[in-house]
Amino acid sequence: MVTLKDVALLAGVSASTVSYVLNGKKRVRKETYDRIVKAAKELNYSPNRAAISLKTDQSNTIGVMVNNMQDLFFMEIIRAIENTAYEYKYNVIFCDAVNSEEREISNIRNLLSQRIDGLIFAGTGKTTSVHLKNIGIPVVTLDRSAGSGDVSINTDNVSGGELAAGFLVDRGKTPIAVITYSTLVGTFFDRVSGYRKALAARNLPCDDQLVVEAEFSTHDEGYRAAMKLLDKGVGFKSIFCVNDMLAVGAMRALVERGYRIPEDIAIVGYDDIPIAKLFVPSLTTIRQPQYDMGQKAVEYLCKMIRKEVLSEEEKTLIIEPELIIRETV
Amino acid sequence: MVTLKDVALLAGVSASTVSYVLNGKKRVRKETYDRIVKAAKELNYSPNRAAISLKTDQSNTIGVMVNNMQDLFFMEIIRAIENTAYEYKYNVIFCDAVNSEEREISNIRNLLSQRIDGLIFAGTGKTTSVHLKNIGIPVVTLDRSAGSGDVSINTDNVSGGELAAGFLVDRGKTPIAVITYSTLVGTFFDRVSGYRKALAARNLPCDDQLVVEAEFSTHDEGYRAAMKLLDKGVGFKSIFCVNDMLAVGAMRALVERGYRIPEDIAIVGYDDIPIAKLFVPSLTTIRQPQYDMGQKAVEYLCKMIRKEVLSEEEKTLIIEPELIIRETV
DNA sequence: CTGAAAGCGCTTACAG
DNA sequence: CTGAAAGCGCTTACAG
Repeated sequence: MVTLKDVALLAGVSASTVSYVLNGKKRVRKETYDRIVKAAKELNYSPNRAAISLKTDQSNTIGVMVNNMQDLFFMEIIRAIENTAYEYKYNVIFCDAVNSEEREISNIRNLLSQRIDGLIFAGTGKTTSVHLKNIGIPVVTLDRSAGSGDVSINTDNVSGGELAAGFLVDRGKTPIAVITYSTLVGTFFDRVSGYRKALAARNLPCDDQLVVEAEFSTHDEGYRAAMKLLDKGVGFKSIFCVNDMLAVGAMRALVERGYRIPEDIAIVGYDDIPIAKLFVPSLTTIRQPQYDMGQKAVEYLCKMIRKEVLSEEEKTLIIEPELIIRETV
Repeated sequence: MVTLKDVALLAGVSASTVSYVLNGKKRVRKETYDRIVKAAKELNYSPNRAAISLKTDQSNTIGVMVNNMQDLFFMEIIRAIENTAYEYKYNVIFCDAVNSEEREISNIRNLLSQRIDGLIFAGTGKTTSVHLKNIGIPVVTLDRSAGSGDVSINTDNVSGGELAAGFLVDRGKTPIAVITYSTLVGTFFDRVSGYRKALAARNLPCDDQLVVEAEFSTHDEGYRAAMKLLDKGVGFKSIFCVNDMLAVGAMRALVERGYRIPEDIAIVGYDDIPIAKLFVPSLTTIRQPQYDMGQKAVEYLCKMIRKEVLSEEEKTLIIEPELIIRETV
């Protein structure tokens, strides 16, 4: 590999001068400048990031921890982060927790060994926050409640749940069943709370029989959960799914069992993943602006890395969720 | 940050000994061993990968270049790569070319600066192969034809195209329209060739009016292309889409225009992305085993990095595509 | 069984 | 305007 020294040799100057020139940190004589740039180009010089990282103690890399890449919500977040990081000239290392805290912790350890400059966390969200404490680098938490002091980006999950359930009630789609992912995760706990709150506000009963918990936020699990709900033989006119992946799986299950959507059973999801509008019928859902959220996460993280201060509002950004009415209700 | 030296100091030995012990490269007295391990744990020592990388000239990182993260085909590949690399204890840096050669080249330059140990390439596939030449590291090409000497993993795209078109003909769904992504990319050129071949073999005419090219392989573009096809007013009974993202977009367009699938217009896609089976009607398609392909790519790349030799079959792996019959035909 | 020392490729304070 | 030198945190051949 071509090194600074090689370039220096060819240009007839010292390595320090080459470094100064290539980094634009000092002015040199025009003639010297040209010689150096020409030499670098001729040799196709590419600086060794490991050396820079070692010397400057900055890796120019951010880590991203996501709970489950199969979930298109995270996929869209990943895409946003990748794009935004490119603009900010940061590299990013993605890790998939695959719903396992053990794997998540092992990944965090590795990321730290890489000396990432900061972390965007949207992982399992169960007890991992402990491991995020005193990590020594900036952390932005996404779609997960943060440990105290951490910066976080979320929609208001309680009011999102209310919005969904309220809408269903208003359309006469009661009783409402719920398919949720683990309520050990605050995000989903809050959405279900919102649902209960909406029912309570309307003096409607809340039947726990109607709430089923999926193991994982995939369409397979949504499918399975819907089948379970159907098999229970309890009557319901709609299902609120705490995320769209579960919803699209549930839709498929309903269709296979011969139910018409929304006539027999209506569905509301949460997230508004990119394919939600493609389905037939297209999915009514509570929108989380995924691309924006991913973009903001990178933006905030970079600010933190540069030791800029965030406003109080930025520190715990809460986005108002939006009901997107489509064809499943 | 805690360094080797800190651990050595606490354990009362030299830095070299700590390094030997932690890497398991030399046997030391049991007592010394225990002291070192205990000290490392106590200080929560995490080796600085940049230093290791600089010293050993190995980054333990592989790069992945993908044409378009919005395409669920690539997303599934990414997921497979992330998972497999985790097993192999490699880090991975993903780059999205976003359909732009310029961005792709800039990304490759950056990856090289990171001193990645190898590259999995599934990028734009237009002229970039030139930039992949003499890159100095192992490259595995995925779903793209490789430059000579490179290792590649593909399905047989010509026979995949034949399979799709042949099936449609056999079901009496002629004339067959085609929505393709740029045929400058060999992958798609081959699929369309297969389609033509299938028609020719059956003495059927091939109307170029029926072939439209999308700008990008997204559902939006598939939607647009289908609308264009419909607006042309030429009659056709089915559409072969060269990938599933285009297909699901096209389906939505047909539904909005009031066509029934498959009664009025049948559809065959290509890839079998994870959501293909979820749609209503579920998508008939030519399967590329994405997860396997991603897994194999990592496996082969690791072999190459370790300088193991690949068999001739592995060097240019061609997977037989499989027709998955579902509900859109 | 253990350690001293060189060196990987950079950056940067300091000197001239 | 330019360069010599130290040092980032590791690994590893060599010596004892």
